[in-house]
Amino acid sequence: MPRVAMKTKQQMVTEFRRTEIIDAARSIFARRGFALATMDEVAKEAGIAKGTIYLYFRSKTEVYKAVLDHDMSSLKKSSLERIDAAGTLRDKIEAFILARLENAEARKELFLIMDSESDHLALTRSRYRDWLREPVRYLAKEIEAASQRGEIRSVPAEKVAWIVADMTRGAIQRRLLNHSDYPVGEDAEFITAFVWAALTQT
Amino acid sequence: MPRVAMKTKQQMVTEFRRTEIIDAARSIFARRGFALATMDEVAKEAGIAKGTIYLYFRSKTEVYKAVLDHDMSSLKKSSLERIDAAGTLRDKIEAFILARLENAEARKELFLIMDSESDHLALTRSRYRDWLREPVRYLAKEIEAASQRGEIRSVPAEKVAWIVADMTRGAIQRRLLNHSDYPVGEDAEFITAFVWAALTQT
Amino acid sequence: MPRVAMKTKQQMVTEFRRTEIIDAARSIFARRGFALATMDEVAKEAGIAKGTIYLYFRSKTEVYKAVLDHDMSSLKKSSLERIDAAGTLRDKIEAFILARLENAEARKELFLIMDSESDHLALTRSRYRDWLREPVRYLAKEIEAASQRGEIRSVPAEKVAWIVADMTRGAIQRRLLNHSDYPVGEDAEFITAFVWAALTQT
Amino acid sequence: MPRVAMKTKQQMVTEFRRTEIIDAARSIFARRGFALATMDEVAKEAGIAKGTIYLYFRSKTEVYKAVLDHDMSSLKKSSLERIDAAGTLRDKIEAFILARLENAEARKELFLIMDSESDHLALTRSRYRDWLREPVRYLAKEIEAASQRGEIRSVPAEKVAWIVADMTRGAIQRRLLNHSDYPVGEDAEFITAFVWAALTQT
DNA sequence: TATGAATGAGGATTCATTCAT
DNA sequence: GATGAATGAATCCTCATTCAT
Repeated sequence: MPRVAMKTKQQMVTEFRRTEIIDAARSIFARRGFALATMDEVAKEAGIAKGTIYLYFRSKTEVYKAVLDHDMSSLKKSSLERIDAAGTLRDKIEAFILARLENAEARKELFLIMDSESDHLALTRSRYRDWLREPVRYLAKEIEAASQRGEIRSVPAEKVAWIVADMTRGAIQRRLLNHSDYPVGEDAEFITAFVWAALTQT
Repeated sequence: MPRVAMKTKQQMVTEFRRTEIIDAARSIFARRGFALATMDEVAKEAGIAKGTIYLYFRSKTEVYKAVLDHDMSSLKKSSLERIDAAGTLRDKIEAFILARLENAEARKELFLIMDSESDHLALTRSRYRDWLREPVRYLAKEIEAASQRGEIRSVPAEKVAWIVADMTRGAIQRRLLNHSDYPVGEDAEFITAFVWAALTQT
Repeated sequence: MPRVAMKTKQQMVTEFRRTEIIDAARSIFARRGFALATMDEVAKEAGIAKGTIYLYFRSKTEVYKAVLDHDMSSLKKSSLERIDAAGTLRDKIEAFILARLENAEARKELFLIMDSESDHLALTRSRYRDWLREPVRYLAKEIEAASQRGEIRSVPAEKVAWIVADMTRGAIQRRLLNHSDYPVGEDAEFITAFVWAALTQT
Repeated sequence: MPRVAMKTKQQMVTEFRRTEIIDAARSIFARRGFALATMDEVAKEAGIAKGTIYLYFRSKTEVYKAVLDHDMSSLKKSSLERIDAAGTLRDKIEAFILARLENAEARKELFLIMDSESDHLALTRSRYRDWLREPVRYLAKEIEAASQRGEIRSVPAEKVAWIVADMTRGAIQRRLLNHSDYPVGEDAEFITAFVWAALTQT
């Protein structure tokens, strides 16, 4: 019997509670920031007692980390999958951008957190970068490969990949800030075209 | 004697103290974030008593605003001047990027703050954007003009200007995060070249 | 079973804690006055932690109000009952005086507070007068009635009732100030006789 | 040359400053209470610098005492003089009452202080009583004398004198509280008549 | 003498964490 | 496990007092 995939009922319940708390915490942290968010608020939002949180997390900071890791993990996964699924480099670039834009739309709250937090800036920033690094490097590899194949001009692939990430981030921020509601596809298409132009310039 | 330019000794001292406090506060806020920074720390850093801060600022938040405004004001000024001083559009773009990169190098602390802060996220973000908006728009005008003159292809100038700002911001962050110490000119040149390639693509 | 009279254990505990805090606060406020009393002192006197007070009262001022209202409420009640229980007007007057004198003896602390407080003077004074007004008016009605019945000469009843209250207050103060320990009945009898002489003067 | 009456210019100036400060302090203490009044406010009201106050008074409490003593001293003096000047006992009683009522009208501020102050309750109360005691005893002596002469019935003179003081105090308080502006003579006459009735009751 | 900038002790209030039920 | 009452450390801000000018 595969031990790995098995979960006791106990573990199921535990995981469920953790997810409930993470969801509540994300919402509160996004609204008030780490320092101003209170455990009382998180507990209320989760519909449980304050003490219960401490049965599942050691501290407020642990909850915070869990929120970041939980969300970044799925973002990373979807980014990699979508890049992989796309055929051409141009499509892969657009896929990377779209994955992040759509994710940001779906989880505005998370992005409000990620962009922020100074107290826990070092923490946030480093975790954020850690999770982002892999998709960026994956995209960089594809850029490098296309460069080798002569589809685009020769460029420092990783630098370019980070640039794409930077532009995407800016677009996300402006969308959040201006409460924009036009399709994310427009932003993705614009960035992709811009990058593509730079990459194929002769 | 020009009355306007005159400052009483009193005003000089006051301004000096305010600057001292702002410098100390910038350092502490960057290190600990707004919420975790304490007035005691700021006072200690400034080498004065806690109560003295309150002779010059109404509250912790006022000190924070003063730090942002003080620094952003000079950044904005230098950005506009350097864009203006540059001759060609390519140089203007590079000037804009360099102004921000060099400023960030000189004031790493400020940038640690600006990128952050969730509690005061709304405050920080809006002030930051307010100050940034003007240089970006100024650059956008130059892009638009060059586009009209046929020096570059037709592009949505403001979007492009924001993209340049986004890439610069990313470069600054990576420099801070990786403790990079190669010349800022390299980053500026790379971004400029990338953008220029996109703008002159045929 | 009468639902109204039922109290959950929860409510019982809460009420008990509130009373504990009110008792401690009365003692501290009387000793040091509102402004100089500290929450630390109150907590220590109540044998609980400072933070606990804030579970039961929103602020120092709320605690203060609670002390006044709690005590004045019972004083008012006993005053009205005793006036009512007495048969003749002379006895009613004496009952009113006695009620207040005895209450003051039993709660010297409260009277030290009530006589005082300037910061919160407006608050104290108005609450004090509010609670006192009703018994005084009740006594005034009895005086008016006796006047109508010809038992006493015609007088402005409410003015006289307030005078009785003033004399009682003075007596209470002198008792507290001089640490007098002769029976309150003597003071009550003297004031009653004095007033009665004035009311029945021919 | 009478040494006693001589004052150097120095002493004149000092006394003048002290009076200025006392006047300012009375106003502030009455408005805000001892604890909430700040030395800054007093200094501003007096039109001098904060530090200057400390050249004339050792501490905030000393200023407070000076206000009480200054005012009570003159009240005491005028009370004694007016009782003395009146011819009959009835007039002397009325004179005592009027002196206090008129003084209270003229110095509402002082009375707001005197009635109050818990922090410094012991202080206020004892000083107040000290100053009041002498006029009361002076009145008591006149009552005693009239009693001996058979003008009034036999009464414990000092108790009665205190009762008169109590009634007067109550009247003053109600005047302040209700912002009454009818002539003080009415209150004085009513109290006097009431007392007189009690004293001449057969 | 007069000033008012500087000081720092002091206090109300909040909230992460604990623990008895 | 779940609860939430209790705790007390931590922090912003005020203001009496001092002292250099």
